[in-house]
Amino acid sequence: MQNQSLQNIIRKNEENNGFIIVNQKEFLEKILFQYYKSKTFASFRRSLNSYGFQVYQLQNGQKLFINKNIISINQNIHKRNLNPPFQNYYQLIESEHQILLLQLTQIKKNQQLMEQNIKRVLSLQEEITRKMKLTMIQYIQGLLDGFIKGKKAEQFVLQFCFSIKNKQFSNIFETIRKIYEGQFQKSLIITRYQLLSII
Amino acid sequence: MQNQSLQNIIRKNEENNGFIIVNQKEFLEKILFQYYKSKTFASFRRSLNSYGFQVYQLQNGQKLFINKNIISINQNIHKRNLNPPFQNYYQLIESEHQILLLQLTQIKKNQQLMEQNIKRVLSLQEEITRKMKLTMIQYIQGLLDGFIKGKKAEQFVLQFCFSIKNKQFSNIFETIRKIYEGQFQKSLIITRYQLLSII
DNA sequence: GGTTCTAGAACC
DNA sequence: GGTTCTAGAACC
Repeated sequence: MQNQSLQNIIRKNEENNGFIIVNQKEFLEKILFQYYKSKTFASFRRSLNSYGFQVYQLQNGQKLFINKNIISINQNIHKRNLNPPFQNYYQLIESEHQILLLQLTQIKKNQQLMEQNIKRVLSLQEEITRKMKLTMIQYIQGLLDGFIKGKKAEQFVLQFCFSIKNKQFSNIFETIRKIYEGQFQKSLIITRYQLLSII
Repeated sequence: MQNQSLQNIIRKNEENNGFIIVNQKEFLEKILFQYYKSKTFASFRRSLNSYGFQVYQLQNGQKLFINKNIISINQNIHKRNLNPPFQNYYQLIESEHQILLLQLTQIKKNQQLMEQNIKRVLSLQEEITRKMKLTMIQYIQGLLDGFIKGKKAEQFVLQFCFSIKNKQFSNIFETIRKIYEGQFQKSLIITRYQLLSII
């Protein structure tokens, strides 16, 4: 390219980051044939392309090769890092996709198991609530039958009822509150039937 | 291709599903230039390629174009369906990826909600357990203080304890079982302290 | 549907 | 790292 006699075949562009092939026919015969093994322009172009050169057709039919990544055509130009083969990339994406899908499936299964467990816990809690109600009924029955007696026993029933703190029982609490307003026996019978009705 | 005078430039192959360019230079000058707009062999090859032709180099340097999808070179040959552009495919994968990510995000949210619910259930259950223990202590205290009396009351304690069905209480059940083996007052005191120690 | 540049893939 | 075929993409 330094050779002045070749200036009408090939010469640098003004930006000094490429070159113009002035006479492609002569270039093929006199330069490509002598300096490269390549016989075809396509092969020459593929090589330049793999070093980062782009080809532009000038209006006079001449071809301009420019490498936008270099500052000077005289510097060492390295072959561009090729993209990983498409198939590999595709398989990578595909396998990532598969991993995501597997994870999703696993998570969905886990969620189903968790929901089942929550349902079990809820039904257990319902069972416990039911049994506590039964216990309360039995206790009230004990008061009615007279084998549980005295002011302390009444206080205990009240405490017991409030300790359960269940919205479902609020009307029963209200009834039991009346125990301290004198209607002890009557209130107990009402409470017992209320409890039986909501079990 | 029917023209006999062109047989030394281009001719059909024996299988009749392609053709051989015998003299590429003459082919370019005499045929490509006259019948096609194309000036370059590359363009001609690209066109043939998009119709399904593959190129083979013969040992004598001649080029053999074969279309393995056709039976005869004389039939109508249709342009191959192009693959959907890579970018479209990439975007498809990307959007599927986005859908997966959205699903993951949704599932994570669901799991957080579920965990919150489980924590709520657990704390409720702890509360219930604590209150049941307190109730049991009060009941036992009642037995000790004498305001709860008789065989029925004892039976009730046992029933109450078993109705709770909690592994944590199993040693307490065992203690209470002893109530029916004569050591009534002593067992009740032990049970009360056991209950207090695990609250 | 042809043209051209570009880059992947396989081969050497 | 060059060579060659192939096909994507953009443009006409």
